[in-house]
Amino acid sequence: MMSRHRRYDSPAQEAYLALWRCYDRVRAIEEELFAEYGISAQQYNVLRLLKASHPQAVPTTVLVAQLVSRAPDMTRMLDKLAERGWLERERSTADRRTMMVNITSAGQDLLKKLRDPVRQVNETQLGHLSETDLRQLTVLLKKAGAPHEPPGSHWLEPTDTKES
Amino acid sequence: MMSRHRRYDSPAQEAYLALWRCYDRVRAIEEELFAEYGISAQQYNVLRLLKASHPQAVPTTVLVAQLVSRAPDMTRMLDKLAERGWLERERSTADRRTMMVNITSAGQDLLKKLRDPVRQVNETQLGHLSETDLRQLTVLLKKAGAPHEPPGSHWLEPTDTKES
DNA sequence: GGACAATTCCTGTTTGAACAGCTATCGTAT
DNA sequence: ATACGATAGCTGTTCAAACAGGAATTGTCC
Repeated sequence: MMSRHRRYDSPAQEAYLALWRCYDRVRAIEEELFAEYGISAQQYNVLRLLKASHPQAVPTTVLVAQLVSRAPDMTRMLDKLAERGWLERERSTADRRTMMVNITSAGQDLLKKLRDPVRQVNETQLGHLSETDLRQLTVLLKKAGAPHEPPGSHWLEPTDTKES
Repeated sequence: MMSRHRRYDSPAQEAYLALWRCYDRVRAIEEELFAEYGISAQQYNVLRLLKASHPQAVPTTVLVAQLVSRAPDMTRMLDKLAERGWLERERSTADRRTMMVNITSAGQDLLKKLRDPVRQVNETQLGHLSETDLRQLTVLLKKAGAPHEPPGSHWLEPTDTKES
C-alpha cells in the first residue's frame, strides 16, 4: 500500500507547512472576533501600539516597523481608523515629512471593550497547551524567525520568563 | 526604568504573536521566489497536490480541503492556472456537479523547474534550526493547531519520524 | 547656498481575498 | 415519479493587499 499521508521533502519543509497551517487555523479564530467589530487584527495591533505609548504620539514609521505583519499600505489603514474616530494625526513640527499618530479616547474605549474578548480568544487559540509547551513553542518560533528579522527589530528581544 | 520590550497579557498571547510574526517573516522569503515565476505559494501547492495524484484527476472539493490555507475562491484560482496551461478541468461523468482537475505536462515541467529552488528556500527559511528543534517545532505546531482542525483533516496525521 | 540623494508619505492602479447569492445536479424520502 | 434539502461550483461585488511612481521635506557634500 502507498502511504496515505503527505510526504515531505525535508524536516524544514514539514515544519514550514505545519507553521503555515497552524497560523492559518489560529488566525481564523481571532479574525472571527475582530470581524464583529469591523476591524482587522492588524488594525487592532495598531491601536494597541498607540495606546502603549499614549499620550505620546507615534510616527507612522515606527508603527510600520513595530507591527506584527508587514504593512505596505499604512497610510490608508490609518485613514480608515481615523475616519472612525479612533485615532488622530498631525504633522510633526520637527520634521514636516512625518505624521504623528495618537489614539483618541474613543479608540481607548474600543480597546477596553475588546480587552476581555481578546484574552478569551487567545485562550481558545492556544490555551489548550500547557504552560511549558507554550514557552517552548515561543522560544522555538523566535529562534526560527530571528535570522529573518531586520537588525534592531524588537522581536529579537528575549522571551518573557516567569515573573518573580 | 520601564521595560523596553512589549509586555504580554498571557503566555498564550505571546505564543500567538510569535507565531504570527514568525510566519510573516518566513512566508516573505518564499513569496519572493514564487513571485519570480508569477505564482503564489497557494497556487504552487495546488500544483503539488495535483502532481501527487497524477495521472488521477482530483475533484475541486478535495483540493479545497487539502490546501494549506483556506481558499474561498478556488474556482477563479483554477481559472488562472488553467489559462496558463498548467492544469486541465473536465466535469465528472459520475457526478456532473464536480469538476475533475488534472495537472498538464507543462504544469509538471514547472514543478520540476521549481523543485530545487523551493528546497533551497526551505533551507533558508528554517534550515538554521537543528533537526531536533525542527521536529519539536513541528510537533508543537501540530499540537497547537489540532483542536482547530475539521474532523478528518489530514493535518491530524502523525508527524514524520526518522525513516528506517 | 545649491545640487543631489535619501526619507516620508500620499496616490493611482492592479491584483487577489472574501462573502453572498445563484444555477445545476444529486440523493433521499414519500 | 416528485418534492425537498444538500452539495458543487460559478458569478457579481466589495474591500484590502501590494507595488510603483510622485511630491514634499530633510540632510549632506561640495
